[in-house]
Amino acid sequence: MNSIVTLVQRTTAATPLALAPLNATSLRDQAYTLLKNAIADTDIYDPQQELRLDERQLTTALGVSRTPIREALSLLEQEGFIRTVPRRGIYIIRKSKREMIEMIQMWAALESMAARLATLNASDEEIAKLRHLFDEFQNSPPSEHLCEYSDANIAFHTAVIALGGSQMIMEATKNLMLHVRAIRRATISQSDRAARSIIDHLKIIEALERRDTELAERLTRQHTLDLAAHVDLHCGFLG
Amino acid sequence: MNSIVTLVQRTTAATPLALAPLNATSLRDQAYTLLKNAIADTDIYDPQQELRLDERQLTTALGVSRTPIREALSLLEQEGFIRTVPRRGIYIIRKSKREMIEMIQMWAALESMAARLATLNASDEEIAKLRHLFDEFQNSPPSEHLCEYSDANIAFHTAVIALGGSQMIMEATKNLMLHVRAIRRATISQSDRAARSIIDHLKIIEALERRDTELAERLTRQHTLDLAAHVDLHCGFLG
DNA sequence: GTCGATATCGTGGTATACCATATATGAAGG
DNA sequence: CCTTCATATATGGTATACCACGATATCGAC
Repeated sequence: MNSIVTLVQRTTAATPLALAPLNATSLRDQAYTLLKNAIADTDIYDPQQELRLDERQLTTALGVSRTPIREALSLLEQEGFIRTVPRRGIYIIRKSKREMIEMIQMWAALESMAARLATLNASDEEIAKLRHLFDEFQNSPPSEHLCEYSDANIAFHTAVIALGGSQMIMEATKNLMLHVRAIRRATISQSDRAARSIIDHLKIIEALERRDTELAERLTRQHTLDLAAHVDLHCGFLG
Repeated sequence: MNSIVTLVQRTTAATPLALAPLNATSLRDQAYTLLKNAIADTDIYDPQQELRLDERQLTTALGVSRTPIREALSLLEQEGFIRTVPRRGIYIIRKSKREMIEMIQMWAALESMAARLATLNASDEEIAKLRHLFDEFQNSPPSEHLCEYSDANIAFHTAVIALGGSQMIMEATKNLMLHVRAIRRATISQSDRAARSIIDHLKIIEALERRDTELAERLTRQHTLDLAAHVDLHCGFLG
């Protein structure tokens, strides 16, 4: 848990100069954001990782009272990131394989709907921007820079969802993203997946450009369901 | 707001007899459930309806302190049921037409995925149960008992989602259901919609029985997207 | 009578003290 | 040395007091 506590440097430290304010967010929201980011940046599937949180400890680390911390933790609990066990402690949740697969399936449902909506509502310019995300991979295979590719991969999916124009879907997908990203490190390592992934993405872009609603939807769904199947087969380390 | 406060009778009133306990839920959770149900049962689109809540008032109504109330309200806020405006008050949110449509689209995405999963994983027995939901409407047209039909309608969609077997999708859909149910009264009134709805449902059941994955998914999606289109055209009263 | 400054109040935000209880700890007895 | 029971402790849950700040009302001046 040190990794989380230490990430949490300062919050209320007086803003250096004027204009800095607009700091109108409540301590609860600040704590929420901070904790969420900290959890997202923690490799919770590392068996060594300590997953227990401590209200009082967070209190001193953030320099605020228990109240905003507790409210922030309540939100995180509802979002499925942590679980509080009365008189035992608060624990970051490791998702089981089943839960991870369900999240990916849900993702597939939402992103394919976004793709459908994109073919109906997005502008040509917006769709065209999708191609630029892969410009840097035109000449060299993605296996040479997996890390960058992984970021571009996430950016692509996020962009497709944004094209759909549904705030609701974007919001719902954000949290799924955080959860799924936690096992990204493990799943991307197979470089052949990255190569096939790019092909899929290009096909999706083509379908969007041609305004082929059904095809775009189907390709998007299948692409993500493939990930679910892959996780099912190759991620035995998940509970 | 009286309608909400008055709904809220008692919580900690001593359980009548023994065995009643297992009341292990925290006051926060009790308040959360109570408030959520109260909001769900309130016709928030009635222009007359008072939408403002008051922490202190809820405090006295529920007989608990502000702390669990506030934590419950935080959760409801994150779920999009209320919005707290500092120094102004806490308000139940009326969804705009756009938001309502987005929620229905999201519903369509999730339920169609559930239908897909159902064709792959559900047992024949489970699928067969779907037909029983409409037994009572075999002989008389649904227009004669719209209220019962409305319940059966919701039961059908809930059942399809359950057949998918994804806890995650079921959870996510619960809240969507509550939001969408709020305008149900207005949309069901067109009796022809109810009649067409039943036909759609029967087709969906057939597709599920035949394990036609693509068809079940497509019919389910289209059926719900039709509702979205209907709301878009006929629910001008939404913001 | 109208506009503006000031005081009061209502409201959500925060800090803190207190409580209940499961778990841990250790002493006593066998 | 093991078992058992009593006490201590840690931890999440709850109640409450206080605070900051905006809104509104009231009063005064022009």
